[in-house]
Amino acid sequence: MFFRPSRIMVSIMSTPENVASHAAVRMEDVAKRAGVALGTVSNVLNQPQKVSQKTIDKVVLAIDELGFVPNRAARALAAGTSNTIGMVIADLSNSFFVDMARGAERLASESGINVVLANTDMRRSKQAANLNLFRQERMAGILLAPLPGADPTLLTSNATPLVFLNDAAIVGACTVSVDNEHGGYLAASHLLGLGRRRLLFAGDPDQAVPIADRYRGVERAVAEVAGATLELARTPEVQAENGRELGIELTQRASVDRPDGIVASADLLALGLVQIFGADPSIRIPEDIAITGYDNNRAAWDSLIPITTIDQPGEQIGAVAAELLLDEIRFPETHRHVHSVLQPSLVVRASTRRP
Amino acid sequence: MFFRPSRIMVSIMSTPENVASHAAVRMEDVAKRAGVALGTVSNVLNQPQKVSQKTIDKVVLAIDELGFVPNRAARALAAGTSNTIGMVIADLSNSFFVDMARGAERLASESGINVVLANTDMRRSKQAANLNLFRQERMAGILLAPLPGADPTLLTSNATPLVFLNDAAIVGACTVSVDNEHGGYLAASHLLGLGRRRLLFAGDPDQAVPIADRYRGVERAVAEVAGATLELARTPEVQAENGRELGIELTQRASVDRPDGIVASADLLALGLVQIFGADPSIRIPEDIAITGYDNNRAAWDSLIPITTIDQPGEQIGAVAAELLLDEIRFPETHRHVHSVLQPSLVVRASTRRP
DNA sequence: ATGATGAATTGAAGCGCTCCAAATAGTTGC
DNA sequence: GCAACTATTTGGAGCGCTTCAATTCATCAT
Repeated sequence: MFFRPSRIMVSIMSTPENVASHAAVRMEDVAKRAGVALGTVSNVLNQPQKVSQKTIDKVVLAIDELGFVPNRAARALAAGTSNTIGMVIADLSNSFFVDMARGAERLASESGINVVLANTDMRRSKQAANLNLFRQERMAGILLAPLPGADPTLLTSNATPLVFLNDAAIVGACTVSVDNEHGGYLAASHLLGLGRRRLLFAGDPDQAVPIADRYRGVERAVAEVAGATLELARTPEVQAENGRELGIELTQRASVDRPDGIVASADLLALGLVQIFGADPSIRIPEDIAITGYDNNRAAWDSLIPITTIDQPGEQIGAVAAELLLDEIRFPETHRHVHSVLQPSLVVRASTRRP
Repeated sequence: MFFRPSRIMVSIMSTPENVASHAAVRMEDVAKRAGVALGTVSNVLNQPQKVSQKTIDKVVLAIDELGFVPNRAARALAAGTSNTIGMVIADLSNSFFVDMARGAERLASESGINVVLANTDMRRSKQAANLNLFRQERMAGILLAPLPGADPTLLTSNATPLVFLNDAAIVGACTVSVDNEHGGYLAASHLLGLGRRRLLFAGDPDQAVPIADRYRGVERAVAEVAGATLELARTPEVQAENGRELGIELTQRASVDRPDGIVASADLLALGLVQIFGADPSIRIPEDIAITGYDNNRAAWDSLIPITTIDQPGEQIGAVAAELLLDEIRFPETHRHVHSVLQPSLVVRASTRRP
């Protein structure tokens, strides 16, 4: 009943392993084998500088012979602390978050700290469960890339050090986020610098805080240039499909009423626009309409006309967050919470400027 | 020196938390507070059916008042086993693997088991390190989506139950993989069923075992249909760029020499082809050339002409693997290793058949 | 009431490791 | 050769929790 084979399945049975279960090799066994005290084995593993080379060799040999694998549960219990940190990620399907994980991992490993991940999968209940799990595991610290609009109270009140990624709206903890307003400003300034004056922003600022921030940046850039205008085209979502719908709408306008520069609030949205305009011989990209995306997705790369975009420094976010967390772990008394805001950068491709 | 702020950073200092560090709430404290014995608290947590409702209430109240968080390290040590399983993933940037993680998680959570992830990031050394970490943590079991061509010896020899995902070439452990040969067969049969007779396979079978398998499936399908021919176009990689290069090459052929059906060994490759053919008014998709991809990536969805593709059952792989692992964990003596092979499925879109 | 029976609770023995005071071995200077 | 140190090694006391035999409580038939 429990083991229900999947519908279609070729099964080849093999005999169960009859290896002697070495489930029971403990440090004590190693000590005995090496002819030293238990504490010495522990020292070889954790403070080798306190042990003579001769003894180290004996112990290492015994460890190999016995296939000893230290028990971290016991270690964590005795030492009162683990050397792995847990990272709770809102959505692993989003490469932005995976980049953060990579950055955090890289930095942590420089200090010999491991990082394990838990996927929230966009579900609030899983976020809480994962957070709990890591706290119960007595992880040295937690990195949290929260769901948008998550309850800060629930998350902050605890003894385990915790830093927030991609969310600046938390007090009482370190946060690392990226300046979306500046990203919008960068994209718009780029278009304006190319001589575009009739800009259009695609996306709904009321739909998400980051998009609202981007929109504000665009507004600011436009306000700085005399004669520049800005139109807002709200889209229900930011998928390629929405971009195509908007694109079709724009192709039906008289060309003088069309924008000559579009800031899309996401790469997929930009992709949809490029697909439609690219298929219309009367519209040239970037001569007639220049388009920028946002996020530096694969989609932007893989478009027939590669899309200019705003790159979010995911790895850097992860690394800075790990750095802050390690500081809090190591120096709990002197640690001060920091709100770090990183800057996105413009990646110019063919959708705004001919190569 | 340690805390090196990133180049650009706005910092807002806040006072360190002066919350009473409740780092020290133990089960014993809860017991005292509730006026019961230590063991009773443990029972409330693990065997509530053995405890009277009145006592449960008292204990739960005390837990809340004290903010007690059970220590899993101690639990794992005392119980000799954890209830979380570790999953080591070759490449989290690949959504196929993320799907597997999601499937494993879903199934495990049905049994109250947690899943934590570690990203190998395509590096062999990290794969070994992560595996070690999980074994040291005494995870209940390990799910491994290994790097291609990984050393089976290193991986198998251990006491912790371990099942391999997306890799059938391992003996002495359960494996769950997908039938690439059948996938290739499906794609080719689809095209042949649409009346196509001059097929072309895009991709290099010598580059990876799965691609070779897919190619064999295509060959088999072609062999079954009289008059059908198959051409092999080797591409150095399977990116959109390679698809475009091949596409350009094909547009330069006389139309009678062109294939009327293309099986691309990956979606991005198909995307590149569709981009080129779509921009050439003399070639209609799918009338002149029908194209299939492989993997069911976002890229296939988001293409201007959505691409027919082969969907790999990532979630199912994860779920079946978790199921096998749980069986091995629960019934170590009766467990038999199983090699489960799942079937991919065809997803028809506009690149082969007009909607 | 009384003993019997089962349910609820208790309390202590570990789980495997780290940490540290104490004991021992090894060195150096005179 | 001996005191004075320093470098190693030792062994035992926990870390916080699960387990389980033993004990106490509650019920019920007699």
